[in-house]
Amino acid sequence: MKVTMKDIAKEAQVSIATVSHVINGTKHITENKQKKIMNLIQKYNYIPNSTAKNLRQKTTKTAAMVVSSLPDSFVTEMVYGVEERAREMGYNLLLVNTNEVKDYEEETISVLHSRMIDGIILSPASSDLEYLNKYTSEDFPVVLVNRYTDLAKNTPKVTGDNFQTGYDAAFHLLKHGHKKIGMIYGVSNVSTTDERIKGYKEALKNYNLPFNESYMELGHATVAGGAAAVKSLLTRHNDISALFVLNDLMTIGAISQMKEFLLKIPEDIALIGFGDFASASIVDPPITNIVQPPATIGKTAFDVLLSKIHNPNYKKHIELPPSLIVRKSCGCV
Amino acid sequence: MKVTMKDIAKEAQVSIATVSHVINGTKHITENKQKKIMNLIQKYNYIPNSTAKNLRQKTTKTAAMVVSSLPDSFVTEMVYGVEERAREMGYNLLLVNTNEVKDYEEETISVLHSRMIDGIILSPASSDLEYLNKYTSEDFPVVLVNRYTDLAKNTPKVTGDNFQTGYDAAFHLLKHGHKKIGMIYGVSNVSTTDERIKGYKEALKNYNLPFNESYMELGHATVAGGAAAVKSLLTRHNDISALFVLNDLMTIGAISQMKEFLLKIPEDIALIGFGDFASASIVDPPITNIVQPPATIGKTAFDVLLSKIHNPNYKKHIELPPSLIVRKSCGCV
DNA sequence: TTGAAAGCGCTAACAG
DNA sequence: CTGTTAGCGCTTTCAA
Repeated sequence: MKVTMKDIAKEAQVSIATVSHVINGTKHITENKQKKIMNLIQKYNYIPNSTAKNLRQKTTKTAAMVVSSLPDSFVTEMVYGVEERAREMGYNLLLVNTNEVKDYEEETISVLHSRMIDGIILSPASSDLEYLNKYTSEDFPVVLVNRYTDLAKNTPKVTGDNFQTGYDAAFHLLKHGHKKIGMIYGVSNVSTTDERIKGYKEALKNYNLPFNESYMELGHATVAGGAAAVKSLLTRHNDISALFVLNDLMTIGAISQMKEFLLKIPEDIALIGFGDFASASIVDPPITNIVQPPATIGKTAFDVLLSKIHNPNYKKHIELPPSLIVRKSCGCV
Repeated sequence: MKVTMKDIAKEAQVSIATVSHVINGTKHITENKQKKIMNLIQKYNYIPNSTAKNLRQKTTKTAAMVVSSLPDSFVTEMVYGVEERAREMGYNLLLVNTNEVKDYEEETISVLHSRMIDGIILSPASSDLEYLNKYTSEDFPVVLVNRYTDLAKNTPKVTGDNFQTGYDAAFHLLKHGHKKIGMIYGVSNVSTTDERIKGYKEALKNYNLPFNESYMELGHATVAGGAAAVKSLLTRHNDISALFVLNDLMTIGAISQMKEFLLKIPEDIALIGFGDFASASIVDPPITNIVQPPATIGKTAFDVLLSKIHNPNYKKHIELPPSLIVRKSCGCV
């Protein structure tokens, strides 16, 4: 049987309250008893049951991170940032992956909420976040990360600046003379995709070029999906001269497919990828990427969650800027 | 204020026990009351407080995964596998990253243990796992994953077959005539490294070749570390004709460094990497890798944890076989 | 400086 | 079929 506070108290011949106080330093206890109790704790390797503590105090020092796709290097790096910061701040982190399934996301939040989690960092599967109001309206702390929607009014957000991301990538390509720029996105109806498309459109507008919906292609954020998207996109428009791919896995798939088509990068088609994945520089050709700082986004999100926990009115949207890492695949060097 | 079972009971004019029973289906309750209660639950969007439930039942339906390095694709994929299986089985997963710091690992396990976690899947920072006995001796379920030590006697283990991994990689290189094979490992004093070195030695022995400790180099499992390791290793032995690199990030660093040295792969130096990272096939040159199935290892580990929970005597060591994916970097095609 | 006791929200005998 | 009651292990008034 596991030793409890009661056991310690009995053996030390003090009350259970006294034990609690020496453990938490909540009251001053005679040095004598103090020592005795400490020794017993040592002896039995006693650690207070935090479930009981949680129940009593209604706080768990546990946060949850809910992501929509785990084996994506951007998400992974975000998780890394969140976990690191949580750990530094003495929190534990629950991790749930919803696999882009919205119903499961909703169920997850419900379960998490019932577990007296202190708060949730959510990278949602879709922009359809109405169900969140149920929780946010009772001041349950939620922060949106990476993806967001303006409908979540009172909810703070930490994301990359996706409009700028789309703008910068497109602008770079346009600047180098490309006029027909395809775009492969991973998921529809999410802010990351939508905002980047908006940025892309804005860049086109600055060049007095029309936007063509048909240059957009869904790639499902996988290697195979990226390959398939290239196939379908180039079949539809064989005059595309540049490609902006919104995710690392799809970028890899896209490059494979282009190699199969014997298309040279960047001579036949220029390419800009997204995210600073480790191998970008040794791929053939080295990939020009526009990057956002996932680990920083994660860390910041946790800090924001803490703010939200302490101040329910906190609702900033923090947008971190992107940067362009120019290598060979965009053809400008 | 949050609504509790008591509130529901009062409004439904039944006892709290009755409410509990309809929620859990533990007893048969008149349809009439049943409905009434259900409606109230719906109306107030009531969800039982699982912390209280946990305290009462002494089970949390929560497992923890403790890893030693998070932004490593192999570890990430393991986490993915564990999380997926946990979710399928109705468990939540706590994730902690120890960053290869052994003391923090020990502290983590202690904290987790006090949280009434149902069990822990641990990928340890070192082979120094004596502290675990404190927990395993009281039948607290722990399973070792990826890395292990034989000292953890009563603890089940799920790992790749690292001896075979080392053997196969070395054998492949030896078969193609290489005699001086360098090896870059990420961490010392862990079974993954040790066993692979043993396998490598065994392969050498079969070719009547001597083992030279000096061909081993530590690369710290990072891109920069991989690059540095190549530098140091080739400075020491400029006659090395093949390299076996035990981690994806180091492989990328190694290749970068070799390119900087204007060394051609595989002509000047052949290379075998580890792990099936997505970009391996589009890197220049495409990388021959020996792979273990991280997601499967993760899933299996969770299943084993469940076995351990239900049967404290369970203590198998499951070793999953590696496979070689031959591409250009090893020079045999 | 210490202890008694109430209670966090729930489950599970047990009794009726 | 339903309610009473005794806890799970801990914190925290309140009194002594």
